[in-house]
Amino acid sequence: MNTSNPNVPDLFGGKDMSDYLAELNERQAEAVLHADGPLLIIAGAGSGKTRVLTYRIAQLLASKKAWASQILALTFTNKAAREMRERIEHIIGEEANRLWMGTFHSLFTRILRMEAEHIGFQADFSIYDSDDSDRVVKGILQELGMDPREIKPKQIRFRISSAKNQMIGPEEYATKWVQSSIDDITAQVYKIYNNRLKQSNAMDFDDLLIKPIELFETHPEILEKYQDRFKYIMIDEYQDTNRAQYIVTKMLAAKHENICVVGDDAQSIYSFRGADISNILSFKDDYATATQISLEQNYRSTQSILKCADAVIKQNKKQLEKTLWTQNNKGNPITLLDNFSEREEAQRVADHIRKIHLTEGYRFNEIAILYRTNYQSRVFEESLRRKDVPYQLVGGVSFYQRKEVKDVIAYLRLLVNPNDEEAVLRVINEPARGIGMKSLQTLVSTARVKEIPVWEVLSNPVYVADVYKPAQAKIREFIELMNESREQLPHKALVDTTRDLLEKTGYVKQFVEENTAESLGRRENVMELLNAISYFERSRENASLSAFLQEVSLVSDVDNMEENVPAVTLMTVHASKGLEFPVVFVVGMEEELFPMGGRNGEEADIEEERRLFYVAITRAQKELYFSFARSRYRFGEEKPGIRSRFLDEVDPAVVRNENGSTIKQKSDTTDHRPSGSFIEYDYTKPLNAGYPGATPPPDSAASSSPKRRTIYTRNGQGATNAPSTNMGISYESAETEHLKPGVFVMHEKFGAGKILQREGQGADTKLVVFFQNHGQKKLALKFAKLRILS
DNA sequence: GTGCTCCATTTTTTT
DNA sequence: AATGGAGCAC
Repeated sequence: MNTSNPNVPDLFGGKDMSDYLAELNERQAEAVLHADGPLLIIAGAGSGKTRVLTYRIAQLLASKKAWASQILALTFTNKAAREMRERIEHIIGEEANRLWMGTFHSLFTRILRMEAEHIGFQADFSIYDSDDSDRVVKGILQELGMDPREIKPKQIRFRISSAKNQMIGPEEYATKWVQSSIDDITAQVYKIYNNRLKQSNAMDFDDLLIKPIELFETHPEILEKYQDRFKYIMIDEYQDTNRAQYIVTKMLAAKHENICVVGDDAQSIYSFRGADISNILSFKDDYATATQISLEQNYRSTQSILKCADAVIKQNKKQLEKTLWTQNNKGNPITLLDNFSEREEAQRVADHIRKIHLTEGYRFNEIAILYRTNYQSRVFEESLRRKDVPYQLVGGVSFYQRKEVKDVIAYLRLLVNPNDEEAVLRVINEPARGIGMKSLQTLVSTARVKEIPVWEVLSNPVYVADVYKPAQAKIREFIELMNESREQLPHKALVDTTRDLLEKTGYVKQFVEENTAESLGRRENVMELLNAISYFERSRENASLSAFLQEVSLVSDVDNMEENVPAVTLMTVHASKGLEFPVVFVVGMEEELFPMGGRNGEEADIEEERRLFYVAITRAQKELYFSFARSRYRFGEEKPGIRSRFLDEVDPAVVRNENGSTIKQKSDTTDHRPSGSFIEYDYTKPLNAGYPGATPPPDSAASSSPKRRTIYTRNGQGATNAPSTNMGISYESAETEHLKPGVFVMHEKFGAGKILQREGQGADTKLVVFFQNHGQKKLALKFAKLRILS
């Protein structure tokens, strides 16, 4: 234990900070110990930046430079924040809970709720997701007499969002940015859209970043309060911040200038949502005194993987100079799978997963399949299911985007915030209760004329009297029901209020009556939502409905990814940012898919796609596979697939075909074996010699494996939690079931052998194995890395 | 005002 | 292939 460093004060419980520093390399330690003044950390993939951030915060706390509540740490996902907080808690204890650590969106929502009144909002404002925004835009277009089929609400919303991201308000947009008719429409809609959101006491995702700036600009004393509070600011994934994020953090840091940003320009992959790479490139211009530290030692991947990644990213012109290096092993070559169709691709990947699981002992949760677009997951789900490989899908159509779930959420939003117009319009006739379009139109236009919220119009008998008689009573009932539920809110459990409301509205009943597979599925989802509410209530101190709604609107897909479920992870490359897996399959390596958007083929776009590919490659620790299909269904139509240009950019020295041959690249004229050719396994060779490729004959592995219970989880759908524990047990045993007397195995050190005996249970299971060259050995199942030679 | 049928659109990537 | 919307018939 080194206590000689005067910069490193003692910590609680014997283990002090220097023990942690000893785990760091020089550059990392420098970053950790740099407390005051602006700091730019360029952190290459797998260079241990999370560790640096964690220790840096721990160090700030240990050296009493700041209280936990004075540190603002902005992460890219809630999951990242959660994990970092846990690690810090492990080092310095419960104090970690007082850190301001989370995503931009969640932390600034917190501030906005506290300060809402200063910018003309109420604390319980609703948060509109993109879907809500689309519907608002659509409504506005219709009110302006435009046809939403001709002018796509999504397109207008996208433009508004881009404007917001660049901090262009509706007035400025109208005066300076109108060049075409679509701009003109956008300008009109933008203005109304903003007013409508305000009237609805609602903010969209962009507002959550912009409104704080507005708040700070108009209320310098409030800005000062937060400047004083946040003595130290840290921002992770800085290469993916947008203009608003850049400005708001700059404002907050202006006083102390203790701002530390961490990022990697090579991993900037979110420009489509306004991320501006120049934020990180020009950090040193903003802070003249900034220190820059580059972390270039990679601890994650094998040399082969790193070499491949390096060859790819070198093709980009725009990038900061840096060279990643590693002390890790060379590792196995990367395997390229060449497939006839997407179905074959999925099957082959599933086969390979089974193979490495059985023969090399990789557990399923050490394996990930990464793709460019969510829709690609489908075929993989099918193939994995068919082969009894458990998987976990991250992202896709998320649970909270399902219509029935959104409906119920809208009911709840309406309880918290009656002015939430989007919620009113969504549920007032859901299920159908005889309040039709026409009545609604009348009432909504009254609301517009009087400039009051729709809810007020609906609550006012004078206005309601204007509409179709039978609808009047229905409207009254609806309003009363909602008011009653709202009054219940403080007195009853949230689940009970919700269940009650669903019962009275007959929302669930409609699904039961319909009684189709689909409607029952919807009912299930609603029940699952009730579970989520109940769980939220039980796990929080002050679980308000408002807090629940906030949480569900700000969760990201990766946030509720399960780490300890023994299941293969399926997700987009975007979602995989910041994660790592021993084994990675990057699939769908085809033109128009990865890279995508070859239509205009702008070099900037291609460079971003390339960075995305770089991110995909650098997720892998030990084994990496690429695959592509020569034909693929798109919009229900079979289209030829052309091998991705990116496969011509990888270093051919580290990539092999399945049969071990060198891959063919564009400039390369040598023939390669046709896809789908099988070669025999040769397990007598040591692990790294050659590359035993090829898919085993379809049924050899599959039919001999015992039938096991498989649980498939779709992320966020709730089924993940309950069964996972059972799953763990059933899988561990299933996996080791193969290791029984009579089976031939291969041991890393002792070579080939035969199992003679199996003793003990569970974690203590031991195997007696006879090795040809080393005789009889007794091995703990847990530690012996045995491959089966069957 | 509701419900059914046909058709059009969808697939980037996400807080 | 699947979903959701618009248009039409009741």
